[in-house]
Amino acid sequence: MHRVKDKLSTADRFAIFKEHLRRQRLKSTAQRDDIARAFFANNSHSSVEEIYTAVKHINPGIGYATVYRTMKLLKECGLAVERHFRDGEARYESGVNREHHDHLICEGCGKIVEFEEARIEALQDEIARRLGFHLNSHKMELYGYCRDCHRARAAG
Amino acid sequence: MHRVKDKLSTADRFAIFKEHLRRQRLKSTAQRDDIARAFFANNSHSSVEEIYTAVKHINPGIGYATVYRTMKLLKECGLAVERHFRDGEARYESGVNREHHDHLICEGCGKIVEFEEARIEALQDEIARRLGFHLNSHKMELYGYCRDCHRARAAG
DNA sequence: CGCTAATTGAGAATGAGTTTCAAAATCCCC
DNA sequence: GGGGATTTTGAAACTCATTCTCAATTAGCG
Repeated sequence: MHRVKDKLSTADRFAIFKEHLRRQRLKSTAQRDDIARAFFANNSHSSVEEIYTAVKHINPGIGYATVYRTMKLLKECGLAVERHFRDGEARYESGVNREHHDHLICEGCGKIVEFEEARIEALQDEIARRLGFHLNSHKMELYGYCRDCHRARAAG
Repeated sequence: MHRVKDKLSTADRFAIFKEHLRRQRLKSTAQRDDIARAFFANNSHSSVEEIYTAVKHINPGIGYATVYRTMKLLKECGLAVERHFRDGEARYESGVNREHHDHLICEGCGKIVEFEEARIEALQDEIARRLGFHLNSHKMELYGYCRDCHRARAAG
């Protein structure tokens, strides 16, 4: 298990995005660029609201709908992966050149930590096979308190 | 890994429910009884809509809000556990005397299969410990095609 | 039985996300 | 570089699941 990291520069991501637009005969617009830029710049697991707020600083005219529409495009070309944790709103993480990973979520401060564990994946495959399933994907989330929040609760 | 099963009769469940109402100084009503009965009778993983429809047959006057309110009570006393799979609507399973288990979901027909796997739980604990977390709960869902749906797709 | 607090159903409200539509922008051919 | 068809945009309306509000009804203690 090692630190998951991205291998593409922002420029590379932009190129992938533009290429996707071209292929789909869609147009390149300032709004789309601004939203993509904000998403690429943001730390991972940002919500639509967070991205919307960030883009507003650059381009105050932008609307919520355009952010949703653009995130959909970024998903289509693999640059964004949508996740749904407990709070109900979608969160997006960078999606290219990433190892498969799962999440550990702090119920105190909301921090999200990623991890990989090949032994769990192997067991999942084994279980699916035993029950006659052909696996497409999976979702695993661990919920608890991070060290700091645990300590704070013990003290408080 | 063995078949997960419930150990309480419907009468036992009713007793637990009534006891919960008494403790909270809440009232026993025909609507609450009908909804609880429908939930206990139903196969697991039913949605609010399914429960609502089932209760309507017995008691056509019932409202959606009352079903939601009663499911909340059933959760509070541990008789129901709420799950959120990919389709977005809450599903409820029977919650007393059950081993912890996870789910395997068919993306073809929607079938939900439960399983237990102690080795995965052990690995989850190990990972959490390594990353400094104190685990409260977890969620693991495997998505794929069941044998029948896989065959149908290969054929079709 | 009578009273007070809890409960109900209907419909309004919510919140995340999507759709609609008229106005504005892009890009492709000349 | 300038049409002009086609896409895109923002605002507002709409979904869909769920929750809230409120006036009318009901449970259950005394």
